[in-house]
Amino acid sequence: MMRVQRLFFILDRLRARRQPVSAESLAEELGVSLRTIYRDMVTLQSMGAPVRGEGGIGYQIEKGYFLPPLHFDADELDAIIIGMRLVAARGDKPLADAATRASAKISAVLPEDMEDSYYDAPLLAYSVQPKSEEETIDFLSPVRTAVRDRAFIEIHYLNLKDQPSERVIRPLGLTAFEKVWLLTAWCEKSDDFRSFRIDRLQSVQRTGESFRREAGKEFRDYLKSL
Amino acid sequence: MMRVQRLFFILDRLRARRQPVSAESLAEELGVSLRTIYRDMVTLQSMGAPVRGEGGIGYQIEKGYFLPPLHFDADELDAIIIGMRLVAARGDKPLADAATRASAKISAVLPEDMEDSYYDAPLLAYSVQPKSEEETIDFLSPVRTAVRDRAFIEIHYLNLKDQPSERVIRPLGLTAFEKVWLLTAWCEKSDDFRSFRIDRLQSVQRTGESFRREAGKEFRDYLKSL
DNA sequence: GATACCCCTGACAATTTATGTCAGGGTAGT
DNA sequence: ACTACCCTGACATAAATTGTCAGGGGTATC
Repeated sequence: MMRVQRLFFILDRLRARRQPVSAESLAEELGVSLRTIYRDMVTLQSMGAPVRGEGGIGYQIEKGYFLPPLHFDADELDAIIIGMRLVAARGDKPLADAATRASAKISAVLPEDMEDSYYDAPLLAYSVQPKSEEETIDFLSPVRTAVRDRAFIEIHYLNLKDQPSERVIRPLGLTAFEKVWLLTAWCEKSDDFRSFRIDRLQSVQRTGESFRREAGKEFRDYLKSL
Repeated sequence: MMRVQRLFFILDRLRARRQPVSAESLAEELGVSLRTIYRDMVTLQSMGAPVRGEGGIGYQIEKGYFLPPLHFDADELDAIIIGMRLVAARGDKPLADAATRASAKISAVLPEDMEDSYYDAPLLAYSVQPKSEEETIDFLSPVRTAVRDRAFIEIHYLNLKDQPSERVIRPLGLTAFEKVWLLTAWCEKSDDFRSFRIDRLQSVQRTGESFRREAGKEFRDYLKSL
C-alpha cells in the first residue's frame, strides 16, 4: 500500500521540480532506504514513465506527461485559493483582475462538489494599500509587462532619502515583500544591479529598445545573494 | 509489482471509457478476483483519485480528475506564479508544499510554449518568518484543516497583553494579513465571534465533535464588518 | 587524476502486503 | 421481488517489498 503512494509521490515530485532530485533526498523524505528508491525508479520506468537518472546529477522527468496531472487535493486547493486572493489583494488592478480570471478558469475544471467549496472557502487575504488610495498611480503593471517583454525603461525614482534620480534600466525581475514590490534591474548608469521600490517610482516610460537576456544567469545569482 | 500496473491500468481504463465500467469486467480483464478490484478502488480513492462506484451501475471517474489543457493569458500566468510563490513564502510547510505541487500541476497542463515562460518568470515572493525560525510550532495547518472539516477545537491562547486563556471554538475562517494569519471563530465561552492570531496560539486540539455551518451567513456579515 | 556525488545492481532473510475465498450487507432501477 | 451492481469483514496462504551488505560505474569539479 505504501508503495503505490510512493510512486505517485515521486512522479509528482519530479514533475514539480525542474532541477534534478537525488534519490537520497527522496529516500529521506519518504522514510525508506536508498535501495528502495532505486527499485521504485525501475518500476516507474518499466511502466513507461519518462524518468531519467544520471550519475552525479539526480533524477529528472522528461517533458510531456506520462500520467496527466492528478486533481488538486484539499491542501493544493487551499493554496490556490489563498494565492489568488493574496494577489487580488496586493496587486494592482490589472494583476488583481487577472487573478480573478485565473481563479475562475481553475474552478471551472473542478468537479462540482469541489467547485462549491472553492468559492465558499473561508480563506481571505487582506492587504492595506500602501498610499492614499485615491490618486496613486500604480506602476506595477507597466513594469511587469516591461519585465516580460525585456523592454528598456526610463524611470524617475525617489530613493528612501527622497533624492530623485533618472535612469535607464533593464527591468529583470519583481519580488513581492510584505508591504512593497521590489524591482530588480540592471542600471545602465551605474553599470550594476540595482533594486527599486515600485511605490517610490515617479514615472516609467519605455525607451522602445529591448534587450536579450544575457544577464539571466547573473540575475539569478544576484537574487540568491540577497 | 502486478499491483502497481493494475492501478495505472484501471486509471487509464476509466479515463478512456465514458461509460461506467463494472468491477467484474475489470477483474476478468486483469485476471484477478472481484475482491481485489474493490480493494484497488479503495487504494485509488485514498490517493485522491475521485473514482466513484455506484451500485447497479459501475465505476466512473469524475470529471475534474484529469485537468484539461488550460489557456491563461500572460497576466493570468503572472498572477498564478506570484500567487503560488506568495503562498510558498508565507504559508507553513504543508501549505507551502501544496503551493509547489499545485504550481507544478498547473504548469503541466499549459501549452508547451507557455510552460517555459512559466518556470522562468522573474517573479519572486519573499517573506520574513515571524518568529525565531528554530522552534516555532506552526498551527496554521491544523487550524486550516479544522476549518475545512468544521471541527471544534480547543485552544490555548495568549492575547496581545500576554494574558493566557483556554477556550473551545468553532474555527470559521482564516485571513492572511501582511504579517500574520488571523483565525476568525465562534467562541463558545464568549458566545460571540472572536479573532485569534495564529502566531499567538499556544496549542490546538480537536475535541472530536464537529459543527454544521448554520453560522455561514453571520460569519460573512461579520467579516464584512471588519 | 583525485575527489565528491551520484546512479545502479545482485543476493538474501525478514517482514509486510496482496490475494482468493467465503459470507455476508447495501442500493437503485425494473 | 428480482437483477445487477457496489461494498465490507475475516482469515490463511502466497507473493511482493524492504533493508542491509557489497559491490560497479559514470560525471563534474578542482
